[in-house]
Amino acid sequence: MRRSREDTAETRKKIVMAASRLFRARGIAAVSVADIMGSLGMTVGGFYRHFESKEALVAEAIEAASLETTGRHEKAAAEMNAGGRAAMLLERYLSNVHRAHPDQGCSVAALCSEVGHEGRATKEAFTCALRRLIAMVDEHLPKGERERRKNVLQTAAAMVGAVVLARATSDDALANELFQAVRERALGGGPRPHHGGKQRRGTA
Amino acid sequence: MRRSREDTAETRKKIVMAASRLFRARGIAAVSVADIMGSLGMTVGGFYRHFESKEALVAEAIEAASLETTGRHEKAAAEMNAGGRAAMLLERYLSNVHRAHPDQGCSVAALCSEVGHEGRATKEAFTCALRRLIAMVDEHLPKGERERRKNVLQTAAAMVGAVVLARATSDDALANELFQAVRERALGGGPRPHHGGKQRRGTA
DNA sequence: TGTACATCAGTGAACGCGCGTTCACTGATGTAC
DNA sequence: TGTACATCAGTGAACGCGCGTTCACTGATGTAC
Repeated sequence: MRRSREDTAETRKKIVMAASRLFRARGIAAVSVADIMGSLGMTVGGFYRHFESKEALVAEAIEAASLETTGRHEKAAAEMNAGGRAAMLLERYLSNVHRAHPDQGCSVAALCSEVGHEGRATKEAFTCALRRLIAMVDEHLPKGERERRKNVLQTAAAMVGAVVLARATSDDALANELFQAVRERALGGGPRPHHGGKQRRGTA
Repeated sequence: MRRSREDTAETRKKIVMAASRLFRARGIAAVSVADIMGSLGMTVGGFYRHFESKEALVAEAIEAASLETTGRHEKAAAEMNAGGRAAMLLERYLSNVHRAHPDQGCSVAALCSEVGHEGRATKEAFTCALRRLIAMVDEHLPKGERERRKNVLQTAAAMVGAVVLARATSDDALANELFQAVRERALGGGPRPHHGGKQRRGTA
């Protein structure tokens, strides 16, 4: 039976949230429209009153997940002094909690290799989420460095790579090693004695 | 009808090779047993003379892909002086050719986010491939550095991350920026003037 | 404000389709003598 | 070496199943008067 405009808008929002959670947990292809509607105690037919197709939902679900996680992090960062924000971002992103709970985590890390096989609309939504992740890394990494943009992009790639690899491997020790390596390299050297915030790094 | 032992072994090998190519191109779930057998001009029933299930094939296909790409790279590296090998590895891995042809590329980059949802056997095969990739990075990155293991792991994570993100995004410019950033950071700083192989890097 | 009715959110069965796997069958290969 | 037969690689149809999407239907909501 027909519902009020408020109910309709709320149902739509609920579908997007459920999809965003389920896609991150199990992947896009592995989650059916019936799974999503079922998780809300609804039947599958009603879905098409809100979305033209599953693909149309995917784009919205990616955006919702991206906004949710970025927003959650901004909120946590606002309660800290600027100096500790980079460390906090890395600690949260490169953690066993994030590894174990993709459904509540970064959509970029959750969906990256699957999106490569999806259509243009999905790739575009993913690209927005990726830009938002890069912007967040940019915002929190210490300022004023030479070649800053490159450092931000390399760190973002390493963060996503480490989480995805940690989730795909059965080797917990390797997963933790990856986390620690990316964390410490991004902050500039790890547990060695500090000397004024600048450290040498061996290279080629 | 029954085939000779040589034919049987060859068919089995062909199935693994075709699967390794198709899984990397389209993902594991998106490729059916019929697709694989069809690509060899065969019908689906024969598959089960060689493998117990699709999952059993997946593990072998990942291993075959990993050995193939690693072997191909070792061969190319053997024809170079040691000094240029790191640059070559990064140039080949972080390239538009690799981005555009996942079916012939790194199995780790092709399957990483999907393997997170697969069973133990698949994850174990993936972990072997990942260890092989890390060993390759280790072998070619310049020696003698402090915290070498961390640098190797961070570089491997960034390489995989950059390729996966480049494939998932619709933004070619961003993809190239990611490649360049990871390439130059891994080699120790990019186009700035060299001074003795060691350079300063700004940190927190 | 009250009433008559058009709208449409949600139901649940059905559509065609492709999936992984099984199976009876075929006939060349491998083996026992 | 020759022969009779058991083996088994590969075929192609069939199995049950779940997929995305459609559709006739229900009945509360929103609207026109």
